[in-house]
Order: sequence, then C-alpha cells, then structure tokens
Amino acid sequence: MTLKMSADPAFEDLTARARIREAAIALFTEHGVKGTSILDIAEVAGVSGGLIRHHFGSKDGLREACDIYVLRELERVKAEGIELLRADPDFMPSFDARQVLLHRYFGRAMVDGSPAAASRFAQIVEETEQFFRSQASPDVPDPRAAAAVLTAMTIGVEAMQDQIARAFGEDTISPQVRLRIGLAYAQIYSPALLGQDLVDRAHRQPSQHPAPRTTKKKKDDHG
Amino acid sequence: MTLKMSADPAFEDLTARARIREAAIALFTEHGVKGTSILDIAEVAGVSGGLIRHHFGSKDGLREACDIYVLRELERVKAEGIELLRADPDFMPSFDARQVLLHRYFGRAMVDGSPAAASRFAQIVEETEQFFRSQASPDVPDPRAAAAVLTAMTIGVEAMQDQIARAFGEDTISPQVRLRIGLAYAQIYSPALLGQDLVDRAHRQPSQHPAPRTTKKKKDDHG
DNA sequence: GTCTATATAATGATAGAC
DNA sequence: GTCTATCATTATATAGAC
Repeated sequence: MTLKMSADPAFEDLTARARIREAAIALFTEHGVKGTSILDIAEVAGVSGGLIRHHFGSKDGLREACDIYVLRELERVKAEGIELLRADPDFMPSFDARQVLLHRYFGRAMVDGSPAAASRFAQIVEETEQFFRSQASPDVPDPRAAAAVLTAMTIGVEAMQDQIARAFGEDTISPQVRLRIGLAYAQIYSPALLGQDLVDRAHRQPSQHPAPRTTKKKKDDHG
Repeated sequence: MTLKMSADPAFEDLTARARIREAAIALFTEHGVKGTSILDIAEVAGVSGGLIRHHFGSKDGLREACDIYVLRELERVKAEGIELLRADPDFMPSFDARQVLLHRYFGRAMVDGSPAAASRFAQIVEETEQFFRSQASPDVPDPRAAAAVLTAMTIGVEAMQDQIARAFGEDTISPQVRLRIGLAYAQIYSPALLGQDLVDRAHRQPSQHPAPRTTKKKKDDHG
C-alpha cells in the first residue's frame, strides 16, 4: 500500500512520530480507520509496527491523536482565514492540498463516529448559531436548525470533494476545482444567509470553470 | 452485537435472505462495512455465517447486493415522492424510519467509496444539472457545479442526521427532527434555487420546533 | 436452504534485543 | 527510539453433513 506524500515537501525530514501521524491521517482519510492496518501505516511512514505502539500505545490511541491534531490544525486554519479576511475584505480564502486532506479527514471522522469530531461539530453549530443570532436576520427563524444543517452541508461537501471533482470531469482536487466549488456556494446559499456583499464578490469573480457543456457525451454508468 | 429492527414490523417473517440483507444494511450503516463482520450480520439476522456465503458468495458480494438494493429503493422512494407532489402540490414529503436508514446507508457508502454509490452520485448530479438548465435561471451561471455541490450537501445532511438531531437536543431522528431539517433548507437555500413557492410554503409551515433558546445551558463538550 | 466445523490469513498487541 | 519475532484473536473463506 503505497501513497504519495506530495502535500508534504519534506516528509523524509519529519521525525518518525510525525511521519506516523501524517501517514495515518492520509490512510485513515482514504480507507477509513477500520480499513487501515497498523502495518499499512508503518509501511507508508517507513517505520516498524512496534514503533507505532511505542509512540501511540495502540491503534485507538493513534486515531485519537490524529483526531485531535487535525481538529487543532483546522481550527488554526479557520482562525487564520478569519484574520486575513479581517485585514483584507477582498481576500478569497483557499486551501492547499494539505488543508484539503485535513478537511476530508474531518468529514470521514464525522461519519465514522469519532467522538472528537462529533464534539467539534457541536462547537461549530454553536458558533454558527451565534453568528445568525448576531445578524438577527428575519429570514432565519430557527438559527439552531439552520446552523446544524449548514454545518453538515459544509462537512459533506468537504468529505465528497473527489466525487465533486469527478462530476466536473477532473480527477484531482485542483485549486480550480476548489474555486468552482466555492463559487457554487454563492449560487446555492440564500443571499440573506451569505450577505449580499459576498454574493456580489462571487459574481465579480472571473469564471474559471469550463463553459457549460450541454451536449457532452455521458461518461458515467447511469445504472 | 444486538440491534433493534424496529423499522421492520415483521422482521421474523422475512426470508433468511432478506433478513441477512436487512441486518447488513443496518450494521453497514452504523459501523461501516469494514467495521462489520459477517458473523455480526449472521447474529442479527439469526442465521449462520455459512448461509450468508451460500446466498451472497462473499462479504463483498453481500455489500454489493446491499448497495444495489438500497439505491433501487431510494430511486423508487424519490419517484414516488415526485409522483405525489405532482398529484398534490401541497404534499410535504417525509421519510419513515426505514427510508431514513436507507439515506444514511447511502451517505456512508458514498464516503466509504462504494462504486455503486459513486455512480448514483454522478446520476443525481446529471439530473439536477438538467433541472437547473431547464429553469434557465440567470442566478445559476454554472449549473453543473451547483448540481454537484448541492448533491454532496444533501447526502452530507442525510449522513449526519444523528449529529444534527443531537444539535437539536434530541437523541432520535424523529419526524419532528426531519421536519425541522426540512424547514432549515428553506432558510439556507437561495429562493432563486428553491423556487419562491417552496419558500412560501415553508414559511406557512407551523413552527413545530422549540422556540429559539438563547440562554439554554450548554450541553456539549466544547473541547 | 441451512447448519457445524475447520482452514487460512490478517490484525492488533506484546516482549525483548539493540 | 527503533527494530524483529511471536502470540492471541478475529475474520473470511471453505467443505461437507443434514
């Protein structure tokens, strides 16, 4: 089971502990926790199985460490994005390959029933609900429900990025794909929810996606 | 590993083959395919492991049979809903416990990388895109992207219904929870996307959800 | 159609050497 | 910190009886 660590330029330079963590994050995301063996991780990380136990105690210990690490990273990324947006209102947030992976990890951990992910879910809902309340928008009569569903939606999109990319006719999650997904939000969400300024910004965005193809040949098995 | 088959009133009356399938669907949904052993399924279904092999050849054969069965059922449910809506424009679609389970199965199969689910995803995107094109809405400049992201969103919400219910302070996915989720869509989606009539209907809906609680005590671990 | 019993492989955990 | 070797458990697959 080989896997490229392209998101990480200096994978070889990492400590063994970090390499194990990175390998586990990649494999857990791709195949799920149950679908990944300790020896799979050891192989990708270039260490022995025994060392994983030495550092993390057990597979479940490793999984928990990954959960916590990823969640912490994602909070950091989010905080940074908010900071940049505050500094420059025209800033368009985007994720690098590693951040895309972390988001996918979170989505998978969510449906896999990770307690840490569930806790983070509740936290995001709370924050989002407070945001809606602070706006006091009459179009959002049930801010808690809107927040919970919106949170699930966002995580769902993150978890299914590959399928979305494939629907775009792409086979990698490129920055172009990410941008196109971002612009799709502007077409879907209510302006009352997004704020009119965000909608306007999206509409000003150059359309980097391929022209709509009505007559393109079917490439999917529609069974 | 015991699991109630409450969605199915006459579970005992089903053929062994059907009981195996039902047990597999429930367990695959709850614990994932990799997290479920053939003997777990055998126990819930009340049969031997050998019989599962007799009927489905292998675990992967069973999984594929379940995928196909669930997808077919969901297509049927969707077609029925459309039919009912055509007959009575005021009809409010809702799912029973079994249908909720099937949707959750689909969501999980999606992130688990099921080929059949991926194929169905592509199909839904195609249908949704055609719907947008038929509307020729100027607010949807990239119908394919909107369709793909919308599809992922919907499946994501279906897959995370338990977390949403928990965010509502409920511990089961009751019809009330389903309705509240449905109404949340109306708060989130752009009126241009839903059609104004759907939005109006949602606003006319009696608000069955508890009144917004600003000062309720925190119940979640916000770590 | 259905079961029991068994073979075979894989996995997570462990112990101990360097 | 890191590895090798091994154990106990579990899972899938298989064979054959009823």
